[in-house]
Amino acid sequence: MAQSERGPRERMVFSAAQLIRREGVAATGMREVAAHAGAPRGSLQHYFPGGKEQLVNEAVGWAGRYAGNRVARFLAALDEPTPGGLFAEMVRQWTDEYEAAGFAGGCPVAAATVDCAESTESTREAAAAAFATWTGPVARALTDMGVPGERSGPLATLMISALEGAILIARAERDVRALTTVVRELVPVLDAAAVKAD
Amino acid sequence: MAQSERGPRERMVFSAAQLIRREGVAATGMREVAAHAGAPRGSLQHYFPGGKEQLVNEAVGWAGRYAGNRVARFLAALDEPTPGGLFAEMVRQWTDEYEAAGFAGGCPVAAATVDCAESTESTREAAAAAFATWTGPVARALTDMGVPGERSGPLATLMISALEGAILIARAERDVRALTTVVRELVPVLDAAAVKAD
DNA sequence: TGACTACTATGACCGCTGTCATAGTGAGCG
DNA sequence: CGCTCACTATGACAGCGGTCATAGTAGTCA
Repeated sequence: MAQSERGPRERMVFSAAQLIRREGVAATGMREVAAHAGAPRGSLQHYFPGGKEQLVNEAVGWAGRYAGNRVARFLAALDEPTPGGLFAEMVRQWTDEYEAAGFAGGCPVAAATVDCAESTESTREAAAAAFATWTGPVARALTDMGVPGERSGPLATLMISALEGAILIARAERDVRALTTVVRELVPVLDAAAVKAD
Repeated sequence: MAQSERGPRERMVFSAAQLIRREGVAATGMREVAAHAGAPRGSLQHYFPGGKEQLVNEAVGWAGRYAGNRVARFLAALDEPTPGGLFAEMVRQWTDEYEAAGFAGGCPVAAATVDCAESTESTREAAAAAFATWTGPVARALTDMGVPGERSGPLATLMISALEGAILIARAERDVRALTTVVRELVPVLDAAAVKAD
């Protein structure tokens, strides 16, 4: 996850996502990103001539791709894949992090949405795209598990909505309670949506 | 909702919440709050000697109380109150606003959580308290509608999580789709949790 | 009248931020 | 050697942010 042997450009995007996760977009400085990435300050204007806006947008895109790619890995971890099982894995990534490392970070896409949706159109679009590249794999996985095609998309949206909201509440409360709650309540609902093919 | 005949102090708290909703905490300036409230700049240090931190915390508290109080009003608007009906009303407040006035604003409590959870402990606590004063009335309403006591709290958390997440997605996409989706998917689930007392 | 209090009015300060300008390094290569 | 190109290094700048200091006004109470 924290591969430090990437190019400096990639490291800066990654660091930006990390810092945005913790402090939000506005409170994350360019110099701070460079320092966190162990990259020279001069590289910022070289790799990101579009300035902070470009860097933030790429960080958001990175986060969306990361979340989308995780879906396949979650599925692989389940010996009997079900919609509820997938959701539980998605949430577990967060409970694990919070219990192991504290409640420092939230979802960078959420942070970008809150801070930039109204002020920076391109970042808003990047956030929407990130949600899409996250929802897509989830919906496809649901279909593969036997969820009727027309319900996969809506259920994927429900899963991600509940997860994002629970992340917010968990960070505010410094307690994973909200995360475990949405899992407990939603898992049976999700599993019931899969066509019984036993 | 936008009573301009309050004291200047109250107007500033209200304005702070409005601006935080749109731009986030970090991007909201003190001078901007005063201007938006039509209040003199000098009043800031008089009414809020604790500075921005105090103002933000009060705005978050105000938002929590506002959300909590709305619950009773939503219930009154339903001639046959059901859990799903309450949730639909809660979400409808947002779809109505977005369709009428655009996607400018999100939830101020979410914004405070994203921007301050890690940096400003007191604001994090204020956000947690706001979520609590919102969840409380919802859970009580569920119990009154026949939801078993031990499930009211979890279901209230689920409702608010899904709503908060859907608000994020809706703002990013500039589309109420996510909001209408969570309503459609969750209403039957919520109604099924109420004990049939016909 | 004379405090005393509540509130308003400004101007200044300092720190920080994103961005730009300019110059420097150093490898690759002909 | 000299040229090019990718990258690095700094310093400056202009703007804005929250906060403080100081002074002013207005109403009230004794």
